[in-house]
Amino acid sequence: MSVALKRDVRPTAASPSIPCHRCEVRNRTFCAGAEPEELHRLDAIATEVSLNPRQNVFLEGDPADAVFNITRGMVRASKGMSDGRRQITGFLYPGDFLGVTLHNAYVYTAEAVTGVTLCRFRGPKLRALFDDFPKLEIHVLSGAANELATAQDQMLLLGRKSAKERVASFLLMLAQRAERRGETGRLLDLPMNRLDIADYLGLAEETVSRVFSTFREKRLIDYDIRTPVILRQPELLEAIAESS
Amino acid sequence: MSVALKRDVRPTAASPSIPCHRCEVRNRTFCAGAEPEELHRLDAIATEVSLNPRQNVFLEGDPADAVFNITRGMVRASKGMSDGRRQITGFLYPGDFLGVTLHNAYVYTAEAVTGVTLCRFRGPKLRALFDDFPKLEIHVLSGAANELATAQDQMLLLGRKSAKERVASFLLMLAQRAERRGETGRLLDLPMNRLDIADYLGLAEETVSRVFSTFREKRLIDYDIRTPVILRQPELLEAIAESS
DNA sequence: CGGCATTTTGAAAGCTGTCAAACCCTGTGG
DNA sequence: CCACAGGGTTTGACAGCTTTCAAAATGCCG
Repeated sequence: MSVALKRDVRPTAASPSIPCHRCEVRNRTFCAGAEPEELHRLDAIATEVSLNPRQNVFLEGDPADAVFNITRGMVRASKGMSDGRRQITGFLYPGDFLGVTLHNAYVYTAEAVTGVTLCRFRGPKLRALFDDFPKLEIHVLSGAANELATAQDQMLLLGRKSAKERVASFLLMLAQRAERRGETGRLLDLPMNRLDIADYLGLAEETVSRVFSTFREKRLIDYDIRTPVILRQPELLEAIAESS
Repeated sequence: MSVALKRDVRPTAASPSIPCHRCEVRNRTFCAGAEPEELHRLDAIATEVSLNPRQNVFLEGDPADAVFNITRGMVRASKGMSDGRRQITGFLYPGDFLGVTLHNAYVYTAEAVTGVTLCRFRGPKLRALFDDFPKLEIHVLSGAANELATAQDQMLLLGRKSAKERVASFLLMLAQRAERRGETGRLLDLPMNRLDIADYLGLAEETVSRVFSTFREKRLIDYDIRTPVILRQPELLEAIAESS
């Protein structure tokens, strides 16, 4: 953000770990920079939730009575149309918040892609905590501001990029995220299936599959079904994505 | 938002007006619910800026040293690609914030569509004010959370809707906004040109024009070039948009 | 009354979607 | 151990919607 708003929303993995008993995610998200009293209060209102793949955290339209923070696994956020068309608006990782909305109902559906564990914070208690510690609310809302920037990138992708550009951008974005998590960035695990990727990129499943095949033929990437994708020539992928 | 986060981000036009000398927009945005001392401080750091159509507020990549609040006119936010392709991520109205980012540089370009006046708040001073009055920062960030919900709707539009559905959704969205501003909602002023609409909807200029023509032929809307658009049959437009 | 930008309309090409079928992998049961 | 069922992925053929290229029409302004 501008100088005016800069904060550390995602401290590095190396930042000192602060104990937070019910919430596995210690040195990030809520706990980052929290004072002992805040931590104690946070701890007291957190509930751990575990979900299997394909279970949903909440559905679009459900009463929004809690905020979640991911501690393990991947969640997909999506919006649907009455005739079944679906747009995945984001894949969410540990540290990300779910269900932060200014409405009384959730505005998107959240489903587990992999096995997932979450910290649940119930609305009224969280509201009370926010009122006592405004910095916590600022922290959560800063996450929304971050997501907004990501969403704007995605709008450019969905509105203006070709299928090849979309897939290249997608792979590079995942690589970037992996690197920020301290992983290599050239070996990508894709927990989501082709249909999920298609619904994220605004393409048909078959189109995604075709682009993957083309990229493999060109030696840009390498993979077997259900194995991690290897980025062989990220530079060329960048050239194809040619974004921003 | 969830119960946890509910706040009045956009008070109705009827809410009591609070004096705010340099900022024309009195009873909304920053000033909404502000305490006298907060108002005084806000007033002290605000600078009024006026722009003509097509002038830019800031460009993608510029150092992000200020946050803006629109007091008059319409601003378009956009992201561009190196080859000239452009995606407009939003049309912004009085009360909306510009330049709220967690980065050191603006992540999108903001340009005046009509004549525009803005309140400018310089980074460091605003940061100091935010530290003294966290509620103000929460207020600004809540705006980002709101924009995020809008952005997710737009992702569904860009990724999954046909040209006709996009234009219908667009007209209805403008109508909704107009109603929230207290206007009729059946008579739409479109200050932006066809190319802007196309770049917002992820379509070609010609496609937008064709869909407008089709809608007019079907008596769904009525207009002459450069005159307000009249929604003759909003219900049918809804059926075409059939969104969410 | 021109000159210019914007909008509209037309015709053709192209990319992506749709429909179908084959293929692959996994897990289950004989 | 092998056959089979089922979900996910890949490939092929074709249709369709939107884009592109081009030109005419309209409106604005000096």
